[in-house]
Amino acid sequence: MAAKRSGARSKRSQRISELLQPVQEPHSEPPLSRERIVATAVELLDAQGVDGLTMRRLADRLGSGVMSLYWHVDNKEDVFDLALDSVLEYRGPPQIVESQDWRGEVVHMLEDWRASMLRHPWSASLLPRRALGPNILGRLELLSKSLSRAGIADADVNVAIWSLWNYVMGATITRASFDRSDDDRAAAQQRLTRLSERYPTIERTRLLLDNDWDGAFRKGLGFLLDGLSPR
Amino acid sequence: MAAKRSGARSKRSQRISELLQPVQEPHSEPPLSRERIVATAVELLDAQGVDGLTMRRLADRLGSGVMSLYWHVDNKEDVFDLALDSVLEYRGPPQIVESQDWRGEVVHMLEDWRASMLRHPWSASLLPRRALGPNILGRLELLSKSLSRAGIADADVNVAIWSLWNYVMGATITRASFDRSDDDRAAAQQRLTRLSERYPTIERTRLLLDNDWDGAFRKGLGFLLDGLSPR
DNA sequence: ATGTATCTCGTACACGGTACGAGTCGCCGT
DNA sequence: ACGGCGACTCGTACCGTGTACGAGATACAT
Repeated sequence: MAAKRSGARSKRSQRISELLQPVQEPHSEPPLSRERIVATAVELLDAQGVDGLTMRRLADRLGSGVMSLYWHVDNKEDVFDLALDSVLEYRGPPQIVESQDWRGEVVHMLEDWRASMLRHPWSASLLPRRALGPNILGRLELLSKSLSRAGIADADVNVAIWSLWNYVMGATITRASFDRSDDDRAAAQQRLTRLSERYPTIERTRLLLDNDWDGAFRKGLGFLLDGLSPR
Repeated sequence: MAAKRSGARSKRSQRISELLQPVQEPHSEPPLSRERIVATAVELLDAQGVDGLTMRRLADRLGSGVMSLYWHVDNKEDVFDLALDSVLEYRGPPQIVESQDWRGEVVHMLEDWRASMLRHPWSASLLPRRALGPNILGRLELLSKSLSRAGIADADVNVAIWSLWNYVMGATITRASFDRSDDDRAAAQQRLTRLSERYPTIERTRLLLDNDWDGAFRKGLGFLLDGLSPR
């Protein structure tokens, strides 16, 4: 009944054998490990998208049997969680940004967050459905500190975090899925022009955004921060 | 090579037979139709979530064979598109809101939008990945008019729409997925309290949001609109 | 009577996640 | 020296999925 490695993840004991003899066979793959699995999963996701990740493909790419994966990870969901968090590290703002400049801090972190997710377009739409990993929690914590330092009332800080989260997630999820569906750009183009007769605004908006998503994100974020700033 | 009903959807010709003889058998299901399929798909999605919708279950519930569905619908993706759009109708603001009150108009539409998606929690996370249906386009169109009437500069209207879209989508997707993962509330609770030692802000935020998501949404939206309003 | 269009559906296939249990290997206590 | 045990690998099998294919059924036009 109990799964082999359910809750407590017993990392294998550092593989002493490998430390002694450098390489067993010339072309043998390095042994499986949670880290290697996650890294390869990210590769696969980047290359093929969410649906491209299957346990079989993952095992192939790792040069192992499918079921071997299940000793290191609980199931496919687990792989998603780990891949997701591995992609969301944050190293903090550059030194250039001074600690007085709360707004610069916040903007830098959020733009970095968005950029990280856009580098791995599968990640954004996955994030809301999965458990919050340590890296996102760290970002939220940092956000909270900056906003408090900005002089925003304690009662409003939560709402502010929530608003910024919403904005970033919405923007990035939407942007990422636009990229993906542009595979069939011809069809999309045709569909849109057909629609723009009935919905005159859409075409205008699309054109503007198509050329400058980054600028639009930054500008909208600016408006939001304007609204959030203490008066 | 050409699919039976690829692009041009040839609606069947009103089933004359049924108009003549009211019911063929006492307990026979009404005939299949795109509308009935979509309505049943929505039922299924509401009851079982995204993964609960399978073509076989859908056919069962409709009392038909699986492959019969494929005459009315291109594929499963098509079903998602149709179900999604069918859930996003908007009837416009109530008469109480006067046409001068652009802000009231916008708030009403956006809150209605969010409410519609939360009534069907599968819908929010699906929306960004799917083609924009007529009902969402209609909402965006309306948004655009209200904002122009508000006196927002033309160049900024696009960014404003984009920002509001982002906010609503982010808020709703996140909220909807919280609901879903609360099935295992015990586990979530434990996980969060364990985390809140390292990330003190999180617990506070969660508590606030847990009790008053609607209020937080409204308040954050207020901040955003403050930032967007012409100065 | 003979098509022809509309609609239904049984069968079959390729592919997905993963349960089960038999293997291999190296270390440790005796 | 040996027996056992824990760490790890993996082949096979099962069931559930979307949907291609093509054989029917029905109604209507000619």
